[in-house]
Formats: sequence, structure tokens, C-alpha cells
Amino acid sequence: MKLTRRKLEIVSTAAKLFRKKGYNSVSMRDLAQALDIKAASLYNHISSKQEILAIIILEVAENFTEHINTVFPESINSVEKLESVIENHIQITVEKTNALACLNNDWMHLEQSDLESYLVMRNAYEAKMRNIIEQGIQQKQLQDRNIDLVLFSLLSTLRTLHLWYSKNKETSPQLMFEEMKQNLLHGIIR
Amino acid sequence: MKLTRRKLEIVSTAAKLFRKKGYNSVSMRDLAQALDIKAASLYNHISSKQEILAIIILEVAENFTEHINTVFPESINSVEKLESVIENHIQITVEKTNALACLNNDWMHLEQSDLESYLVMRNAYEAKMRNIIEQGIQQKQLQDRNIDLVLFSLLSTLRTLHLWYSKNKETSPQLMFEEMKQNLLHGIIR
DNA sequence: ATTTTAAACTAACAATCGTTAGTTTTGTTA
DNA sequence: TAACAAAACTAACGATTGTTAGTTTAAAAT
Repeated sequence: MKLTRRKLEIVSTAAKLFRKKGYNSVSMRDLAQALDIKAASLYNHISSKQEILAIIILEVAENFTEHINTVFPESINSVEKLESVIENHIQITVEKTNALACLNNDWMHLEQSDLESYLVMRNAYEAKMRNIIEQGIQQKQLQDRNIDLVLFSLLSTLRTLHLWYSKNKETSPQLMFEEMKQNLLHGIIR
Repeated sequence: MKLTRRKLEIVSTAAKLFRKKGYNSVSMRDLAQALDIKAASLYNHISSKQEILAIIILEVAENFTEHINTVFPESINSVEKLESVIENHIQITVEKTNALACLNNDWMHLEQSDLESYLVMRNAYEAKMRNIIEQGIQQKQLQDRNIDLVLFSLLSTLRTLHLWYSKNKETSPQLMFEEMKQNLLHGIIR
């Protein structure tokens, strides 16, 4: 997918607006105004509002997919895999805050094949995460718990970390990584 | 706030629809259709779409406020307070799944005094949670970590637990409570 | 049986939505 | 400088939005 400079400006401005109010609450006139042009002018660069949403979300989804595919077959133990996943979530949170928020909040407004692609990627991601956790339990590195709830506990925090980060942008990724590793893997009780 | 039977049906049907697609993606005609009446008929019972959203969200927000206000001054230690908070989140997740999802996803579409009330309640809630965590660290019951990130780690999972529950409705609140207590407080590592 | 009330209806409104067509401006290349 | 391409513009479209006015139907109270 080739993105011209202007198209990229449109997409990233859209991501910023979508994050704040949601896809359906941002009109093409809102988006145009943020770029200081008229709504009709947007269509010199993009084919539809839907296309903008798909570009934003699918790119981030592909980032997650690529990372889990590299970490999954590696011969490291499951805790190290989880740490790598945490690190990746933090990186995407920091580098693509707006797009990540769109993915979380507006994926259900994707249509047809884009929605299908997203769901395929999400399901595959969760299946691989589940696998890592199962492996960790088998190898006695993780506590023997309800796998689905462990999976959810991890992902719920990692997926919404952008909410915290957008109010704490001065925080270094390193600090976030160390703290979240502790909170998520070791808990908070002394 | 007095809610007639019919008004309650409208509000709870709205909550169900808002959860799936978001406030601004559900039209009054959509809502009316789900109730098998015409859109204009809704206005015999409610004054505006906004009113519906405010009723849904503020009621849940008040539930959270009430609970934290009872648990806060009690002379129990901070871990017991956190456990009580977890339990309350699970109860609301189970009993008011749709309304909780609306609160999470659509609070920013509240207007004026309703938005103001919501934010006041949310800020007070987070401040009290923060206080519990600080107390726990001082009393050496909790690890000495970044307080804001501990707070976020807990709340991010508790707030979005409805996402998991709506796909796992057969799970008992007791099981959820025990597992989440473990995951959130003690971590997942063996 | 008559009146009253509650809750549905039809029809329409002004505003806003995403998008298209056709035109003008701007900047680059020949 | 003339020609071309990129990117803006104005104007408008049909559809949909939340909501109002006025009317009819159904149920309850007198």
C-alpha cells in the first residue's frame, strides 16, 4: 500500500480525531477542518472514509501479527516470550498511540474484507498468546490458572495502556517496560 | 430519578445496542426498531437521546462511587480493600454488563453537567484507589512500585472485564473473583 | 358508558452526513 | 512561457439524523 505524503497526513490526522471521539463521531468535514481544507478536497487523496479507518487499523494489526510470528517459534522460554510481547505492546503504544486507540475502539466499524482480515489477525494473535501461556504452565514457569482469564488479564492491560500513556507522555518506554513486567508477571503484593 | 417500566425497557435496550456499536452509531430509529415501535414514539417516554446515555452511564458510575465510599474508611488493610474493589467490579460486570460497556466506551459523548458529574465521580474514584495503594505500600503490604502504573494495571483489567464476560457468561462470579484476585494481586509467574 | 390517560402512530422539519461533478488555483516540467 | 499534473475549490446530491406537531388507538379510571 503506497501512501503519498499528503495521504499520510490525512490518515494520521484522522487517527488523532478518531481516538478522541470515535470513528462515527468524526465527520469528513471535521477531518477536513483539522487539515485546513474543504471536505471534498479529501477525495483527491482517499477513496472513502472507510479506507482511512482500514489503513489506520490494519497497519497496527499487522505490526502485532509480525511480532508474535517472530517471537512464537523462538527457542526461548515462555516467560521470555511474554516479556517480548509486553515490550512490543509498549513500543506500539508509544509510537502509534492514536492508531492503537482506533484499533481498540473502532475495529467494529470496519466493513467486509477489512473486518474479516482484522478478526483473522486478532484471533491468530490470541491463539498464539494462549499457546505461550499453556506452554508456561506445562513447564511450571507459570501458575496453573484459568488460561483464558490469564490471557485476558494480560491483554486487557496491554491493549489499553495507550490510555495511560497519552496522559503520561514523558514516561520512558524503559520504565514502563520494567514496571509493567513486574505488575503483570509478578503481581503487586509484597 | 423515577423510571417507569417502559422507560426502563428503552434504556436497557439502548444499553445493549450502544455496547455493540457505540452511542453515535445507534440511531433513534435503530433503537425504536429493536423495541418494535416507531422512533417518534420513544419521545413519549424520554426527552432526548442524550438523556438515555446519561441514565445508563451515571447509574453505573454511582454504583462504583457508593462502593468505594463504603470500603474506603473501613478499618481493614489495603489488600482487603483491593479485594473488595475487585469483587465489586466483578459484580457490576456480571449484573450490568451493557451499561458498564457504555460507561467505558461512550462517556465522552455525555454533555455538559452529565459529563461533569461523570468526571468528578471518576476522578474521586481513582483518587481513592490511589490512596489505598499508597497505604498498602507504606504498610509494606504492596511492592514499592510506580503508583500510577499499579493503579492503571488494576483498573484497566477490571474496567474491561465485561469484554471477557460477555463471551463467557456461564462463568461463576466466584471463580472470576478467585482467579482475578490471583492474577491481579499475585501475578502469573510461579 | 364516558372520560381520562398513556402510548402508539403519520408526517414532516432543519441539520448534517458521505460523496460526486465540475472548476479553479497552484506548482512543476518541457 | 506553455503545458501539464496535483490539489485545492464551489455547489450540490440523496440519504440519514434527532426531534416536533398533531392525531389515533388502547387501556384504565370514573
